[in-house]
Amino acid sequence: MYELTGRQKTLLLLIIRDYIDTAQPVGSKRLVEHYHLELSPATIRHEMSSLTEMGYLRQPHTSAGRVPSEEGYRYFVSQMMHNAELPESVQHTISHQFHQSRADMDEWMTLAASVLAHQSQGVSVITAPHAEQAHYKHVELISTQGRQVLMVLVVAGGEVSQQILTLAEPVTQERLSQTAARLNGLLAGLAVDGIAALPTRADALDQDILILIAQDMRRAAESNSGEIYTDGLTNVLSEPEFAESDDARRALKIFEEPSTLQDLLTRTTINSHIGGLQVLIGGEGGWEELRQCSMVIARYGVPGMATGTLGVLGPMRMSYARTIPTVRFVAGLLSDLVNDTIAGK
Amino acid sequence: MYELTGRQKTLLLLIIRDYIDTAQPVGSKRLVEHYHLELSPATIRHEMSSLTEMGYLRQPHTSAGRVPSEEGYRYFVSQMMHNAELPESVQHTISHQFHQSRADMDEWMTLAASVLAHQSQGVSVITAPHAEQAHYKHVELISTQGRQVLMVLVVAGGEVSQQILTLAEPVTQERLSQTAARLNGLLAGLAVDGIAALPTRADALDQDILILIAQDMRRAAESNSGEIYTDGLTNVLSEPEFAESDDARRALKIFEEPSTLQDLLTRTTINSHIGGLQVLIGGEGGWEELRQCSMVIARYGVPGMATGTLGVLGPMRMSYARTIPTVRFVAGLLSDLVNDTIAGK
DNA sequence: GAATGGCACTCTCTGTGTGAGAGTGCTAAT
DNA sequence: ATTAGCACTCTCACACAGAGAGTGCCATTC
Repeated sequence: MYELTGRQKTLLLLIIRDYIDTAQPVGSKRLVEHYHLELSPATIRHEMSSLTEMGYLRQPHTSAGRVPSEEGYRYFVSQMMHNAELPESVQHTISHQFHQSRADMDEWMTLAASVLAHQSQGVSVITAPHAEQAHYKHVELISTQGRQVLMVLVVAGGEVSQQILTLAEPVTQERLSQTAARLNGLLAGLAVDGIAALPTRADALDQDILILIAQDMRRAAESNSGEIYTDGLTNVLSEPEFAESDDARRALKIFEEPSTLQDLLTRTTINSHIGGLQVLIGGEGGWEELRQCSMVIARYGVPGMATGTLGVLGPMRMSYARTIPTVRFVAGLLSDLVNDTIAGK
Repeated sequence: MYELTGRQKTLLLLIIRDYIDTAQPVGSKRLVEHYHLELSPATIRHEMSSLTEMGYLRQPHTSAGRVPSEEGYRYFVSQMMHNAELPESVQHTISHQFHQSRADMDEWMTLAASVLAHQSQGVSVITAPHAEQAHYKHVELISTQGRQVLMVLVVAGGEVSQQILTLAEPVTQERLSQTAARLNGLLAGLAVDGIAALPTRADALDQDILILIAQDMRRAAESNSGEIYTDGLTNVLSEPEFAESDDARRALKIFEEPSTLQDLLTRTTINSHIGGLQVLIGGEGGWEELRQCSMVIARYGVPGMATGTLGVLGPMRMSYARTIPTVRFVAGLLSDLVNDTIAGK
């Protein structure tokens, strides 16, 4: 990273801000007139030339204005990251929405995705909080009709999974309840491995359900995080840089494929800590399809208990000044919610 | 609807098929050469002129080929609707996928959306099956931590809703179980109105939960169908007619807004019966944003018990020959699954 | 030495004009 | 009823010129 003089710094920030606003390459004349600089265009040109040489700016062609390079955005972002806070009024609006909503993880996730997408005008993505090591909490077996049984499995951290089973023969609700009660006593607090290690149960039904529980917990653990919520998919389509090419389509394709998206999120956040914000510019991390895009990603939740990932995808030209504080704020909000849910404060 | 001669009919179908394939206006010469007609271009022109006058074809401009009009598509579709069946091999592949998946409504919906989107190369949408008149089935109260309680509510038809409650003061799991047991006895089989009409319970906890249950059931009934699943949102972006304008974006926007989509689906399917297929061409039904699009919609489920809607959105130029049989087949498949779930076969 | 004014140069964008190509509608002949 | 012929229309692709914006460099000024 090169050293920048104070003036170069100001200039670089101005250029990037202007470009983010207008999506037009910015030239020396425009810069002077628009921002009332006490300098002549020639001087600006000189500085811009230096900035280009250092790699912070690019020229689409010989005689256009300058456009920020990836490096330029990176510099810009590193300036924004620290102090940026969402305006209090916005914070309140968002908090209010959460407190008005139903106290339900699914509802929260949907809401958070919506808020992120709206605030940032980008595509939001959130994975539901997910316990690294799932511990058994509770099972319920509810007879629905004939041999069909609804199994509701709760693991520590509030994750709930449902499944409809078809038994070999009809079983009364009473017998189901007894089985559930026995298993709840037996399995309380155990992890998957602990459940698998248990000796075979005498009662056939108990044993069958036991196996299903273990399967379900293993499956949940393998899908390395919870369900995915997204919103604002169409936002990115209105950006001018995607109007022509089908880059946008390819980028959105990634967001349509849950497994790919999972992969993207886990791979990039594997080492990041809660509250730490990551900004991937220009598809850093080897995602060819996202070369024109940037992502702002954060982890949220309670370390060691239940964590998830949230992020916003936008064009490289996105408004970092709005997106970064929003992501940070929503991550904090969700962390609090997860914490409350776990701790039962 | 005008009477068409046999030749006009053949010609119209050929033109529409060709246009669906190529997205290019089709002219008389191309038609003759490509389909080895034993007629001269001039004759074809004559017939095309008639078809245009009758309103089945349009000319983008004076000297382009012909393009099907909405009326033309309608005619075409009315020809396809009856006999069209999905190839056996495809039917098997799809059935196989369903039988391999987990027996879980959520899983089925996701899978169905995926299958529809892939087969039709359009945007698929499915609403989860939803009971017209919800009847209480079962409630479970599970203490998670401190004052936080997870409430799982099951209504007839297999719909399940979860909710996290925060009580005024901590309550033991035992007391929760007793409350749940009492309510299960009291409310079994009741509809929302019946629950609301009950006298106030002596036990404060019982009463609180009772009110929450009624609220939840009412809310579920009001949102006039279940959760929405979609897939293939990006498919429509690759269609040439949407490459330039932002019509595609506006159409997709509708699909991003669950409430709008709900509205669209319920309004158009309100009078249709199970198995009945509806094809809306050119945004019939007053949806300005979908003027360039068509939808193939069907209801599925068990009438009077639990029904849902599924459909595919595509450009007006979509391959009806593939989409219509697919929608019909998947609707049948889902109806069977819903039926099995309810009947506990 | 930093800042500036002047100037030649480069590149895109826009409008215009032209010719090729495709398709049509009409009319007269078969 | 069908067809061949023909004039007409409209789009599309391409080339070309001029305007406009921006640059880089150099000589000059403070």
